[in-house]
Amino acid sequence: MQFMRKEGTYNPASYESEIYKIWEEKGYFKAKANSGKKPFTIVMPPPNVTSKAHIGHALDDTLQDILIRYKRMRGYEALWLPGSDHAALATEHKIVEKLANEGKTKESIGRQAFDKEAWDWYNFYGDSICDQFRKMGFSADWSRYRFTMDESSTNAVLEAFIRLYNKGYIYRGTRETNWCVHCKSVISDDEVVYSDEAGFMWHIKYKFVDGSGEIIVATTRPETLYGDTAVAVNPEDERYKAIVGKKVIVPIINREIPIIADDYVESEFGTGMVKITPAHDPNDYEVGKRHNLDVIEVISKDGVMTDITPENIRGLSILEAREKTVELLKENGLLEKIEPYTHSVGHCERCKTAIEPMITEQWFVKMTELVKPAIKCVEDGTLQIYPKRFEKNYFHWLRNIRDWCISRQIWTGHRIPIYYCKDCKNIMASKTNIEKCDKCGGLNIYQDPDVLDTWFSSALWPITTLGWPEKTPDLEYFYPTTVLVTGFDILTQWVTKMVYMGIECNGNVPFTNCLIHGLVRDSQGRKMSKSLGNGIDPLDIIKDYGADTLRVALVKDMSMGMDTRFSENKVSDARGFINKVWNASKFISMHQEGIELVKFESKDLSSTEKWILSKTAEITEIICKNLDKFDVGVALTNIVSFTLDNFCDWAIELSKPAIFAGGESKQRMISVLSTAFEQILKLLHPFIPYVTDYIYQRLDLPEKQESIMISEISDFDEYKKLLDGAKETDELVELITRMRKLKLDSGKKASDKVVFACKESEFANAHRAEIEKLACVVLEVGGEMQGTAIVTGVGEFVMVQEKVDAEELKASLLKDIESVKFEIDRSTKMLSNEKFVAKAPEALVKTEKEKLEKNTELLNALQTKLNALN
RNA sequence: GGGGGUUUAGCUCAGCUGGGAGAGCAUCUGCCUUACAAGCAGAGGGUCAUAGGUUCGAGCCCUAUAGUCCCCACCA
Repeated sequence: MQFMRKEGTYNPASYESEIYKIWEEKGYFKAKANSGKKPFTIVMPPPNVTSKAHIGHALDDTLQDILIRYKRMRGYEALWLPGSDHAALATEHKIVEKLANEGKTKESIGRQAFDKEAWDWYNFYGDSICDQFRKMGFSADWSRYRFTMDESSTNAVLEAFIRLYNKGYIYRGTRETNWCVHCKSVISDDEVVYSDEAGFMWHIKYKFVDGSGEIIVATTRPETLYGDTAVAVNPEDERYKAIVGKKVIVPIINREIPIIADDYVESEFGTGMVKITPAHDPNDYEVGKRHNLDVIEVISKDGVMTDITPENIRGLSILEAREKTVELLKENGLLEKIEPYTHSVGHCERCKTAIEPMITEQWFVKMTELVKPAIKCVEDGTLQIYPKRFEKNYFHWLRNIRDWCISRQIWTGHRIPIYYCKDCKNIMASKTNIEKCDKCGGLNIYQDPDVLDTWFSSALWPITTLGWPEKTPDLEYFYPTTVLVTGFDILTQWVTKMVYMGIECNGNVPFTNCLIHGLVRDSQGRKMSKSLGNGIDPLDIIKDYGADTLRVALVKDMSMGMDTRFSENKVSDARGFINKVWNASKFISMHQEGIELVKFESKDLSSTEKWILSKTAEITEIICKNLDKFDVGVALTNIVSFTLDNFCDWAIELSKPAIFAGGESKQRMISVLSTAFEQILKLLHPFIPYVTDYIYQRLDLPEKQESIMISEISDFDEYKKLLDGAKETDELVELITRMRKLKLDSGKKASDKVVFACKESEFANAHRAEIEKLACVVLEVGGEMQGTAIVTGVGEFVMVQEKVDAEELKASLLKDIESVKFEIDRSTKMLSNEKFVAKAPEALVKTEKEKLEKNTELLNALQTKLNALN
């Protein structure tokens, strides 16, 4: 037990990895299906293998580890299922970048070699992330580790696709989609970033076919005019009602197009007339559909002008075509004017190329039926979202959802399991390679070259990781999982998808609770980003301070669903706290030397011992209540302030007289302290797993197991009934506090051994040693009561002064009287308000009456003393 | 344009079903008291964004206004 005194201060670097190795070797992280316990399951949101884990992962997964460790210690079969995500588009972009640095392209090495590159990438970053997570102390069941591209996930993805396809939920359609001419792929809406760009608004003249004049149409994209199939006005626009239905001529190509009326057009904007180019603008596409307009593609998927455009335009890039078109318009006198105009332009998130709206053939998931049960399960409480306000975002998203485009024109990811027959155009869905058409028997079969949106596999994550589509014991036992923990940024992106896919594929919600947290920001509240260089590598913090410190710094003061700031300040705070726990353990360990812990009976306990045990029982209930409702930040604050205030500042200090007295009183006090401290260590363990186990291993504790990790957090209920007997110590605490304050107020030093006198009483005799030690006073029981008084529930204590200054005494009495009068005034006012007495809860009125009574008594006592001085 | 946060001490934030405004940091004062100076004991500091309303009673509920942040839509 002397280890700690020798080791001195808290030094996490010396033992964290050692302890983790033991946990893992002993198999503490492994969960068993059908163990007879109640399951508690968390499926880890799989980090993308695009790069190493960052501080956001550290927060997300620390929250999960806290919940998992807590529930494991509360007797649940706790499964935390880890894994990682291939993040198709993002990873592909990184690999292409890497190849470019080596002077290669994906086309030059071919699809097979590219696959190998991809797998090397997955393995490298997958391993690094797991390594980081181990350093953070995460108790995930690594034996169940999964990857979205592994064999069984792939099987599940294809299975889900085919089921939805056969049900008619997956269809192929043409849509206006965001097209990146550089990546040559459809980009999902959320992968488009908009930025304001200075450009121009060109006002172009369109002449009426009948020669009755012209109209002016404003556009930022003159090069698309070759694809115009109408000009639209608002149906309510009085200026243009008369010309709706007339025909105008598209400049340069001289095509006749109609003027139509559509609500989409805002009369106030521009000239109130819009050229409609269904092939190259999503809104125009919708307008076109409503009015049965032709779709004329004038820009190709490579970003050049198509053969449909005039000879001198064809083959030009978009920007070249824009210039040339403007030139032609000028030449023909069809350009009314050019205005500078700033508007927002969409760019590909990965390569920053301006995106082109483009009609393409894509695969879609039909949403109308799928989302219904996903909305209902939150409405009826089958799935609870914490904090509740995020339900609003969830509903808003699902109620306004559009069909989900799931095909991507890249190589990284799950290839779409669709096969086409070149001969008879038959379309077949199959998990395995098809070589022969099942309709015409032809052998000209090819597979769809596209891969699935990475979210398709993420959407299935909770079921695939548990073995779906097989009815595995894991799936039967652990599904639905208990809680999903993730940031609000992907509530709509990901959580919603898992819910409707989970319900559709496996008949039930994927999780019954969803805990949403905010972002980790820097000390100034800024988002962490590469460009700002304010990102924090969790491993750096661990290296310098240990994983426990990192965990506390992240979670402490975090409030549900809110962003949290991370700073050096919080780190040193956290370290300070853990150091305190360390030192408390040192104190106990020191005094355990040569002592055998004993079983104690409540009738033998001192008031202070009852106080220590019952306060610990009280905080146990509070912490468990908060953790049960996933309020992790509050639970940590609970245990931290209890440890500091109640245990270290009071329990340990109050225990000293009994300990220093030696003998039986020491033995019993140490046993009580050890009992309470064991419980505190357990309550702390989910938050700071390493140091708690380290200390646990080295202390004598009444219910010691092989590791704190596998010990059980009991309710500590048997000690709750000691609360009554502990009230005396509450009084003691108050008395000591007031003595300290009085000393300082009267200009004494904290270390001055001031004499206090009091009347003979059981309380005074019982607590003399504690009072003298903690308040640093000499207590004269039965001494002469000459001086400034402290009036408390356990009697009057007077600070004895050699020379009593009557004026000073009076002043202090008057101050007390004033504050008591204020209280009396307040109570009187409330109680004389008839409406308050009539309407306020009875209990409240009663306590108010009691307060008034007590304060009136106190006022009388103070008045009497004051009168005696006069 | 649609939706949602948020505004409380110098800073970061708690504040439960409406019932005496809280913590941490920072600042100031005093202390090396046999677990801990990475510490201990104390103190000061608030028009709860603004304006109305509901209520016996509002930081909390309602309405409006302002600042600030996020999500979604995408501005011919």
